[in-house]
Amino acid sequence: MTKTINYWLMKSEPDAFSIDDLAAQPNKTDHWDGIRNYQARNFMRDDMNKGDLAFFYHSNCDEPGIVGIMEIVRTAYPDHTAFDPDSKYFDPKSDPDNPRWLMVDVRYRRKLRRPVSLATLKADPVLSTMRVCQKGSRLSIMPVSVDEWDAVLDMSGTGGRSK
DNA sequence: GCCAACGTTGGC
DNA sequence: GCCAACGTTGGC
Repeated sequence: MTKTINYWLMKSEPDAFSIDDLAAQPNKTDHWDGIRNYQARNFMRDDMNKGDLAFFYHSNCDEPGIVGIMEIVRTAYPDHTAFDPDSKYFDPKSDPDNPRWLMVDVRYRRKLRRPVSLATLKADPVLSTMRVCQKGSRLSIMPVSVDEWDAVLDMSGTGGRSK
């Protein structure tokens, strides 16, 4: 019996860290640091497993949308940037002995042949229910259903299914 | 750059 | 525990 994997959408501002930046990392792998929202953290802590797949979403840019796919390669562990006073993610209330914030490691898989913009998602009757389409949605990590995952891939021109 | 939506903080 | 003030997110 195959293990069920979960699907995710993770936002990043391309000016700060784009999908190309991830692909340029050694082993195409990096840690996903700087999550400072409890709900997003809890998703990582409770539901994110090694082998899960995630959409890389570019936010706060000319054309926000889903641009590629990455894989979760390490489950949640303490986000060290919270302990670094020089980091913009520094949080004096995160105790190294009881870390408040977590991160995961992600590995670049591929870019979508055609990015699926937020406008495109919103225009689709199935995908417009995605959390990322909701007005005022600020969650930077959110679950994606299998149906949503496949529908996005269909729109991306890739044609392939998720499995 | 604007601003609506939202989460967090802290006084009470 | 309420809620106003504040800071941040992120589309536009």
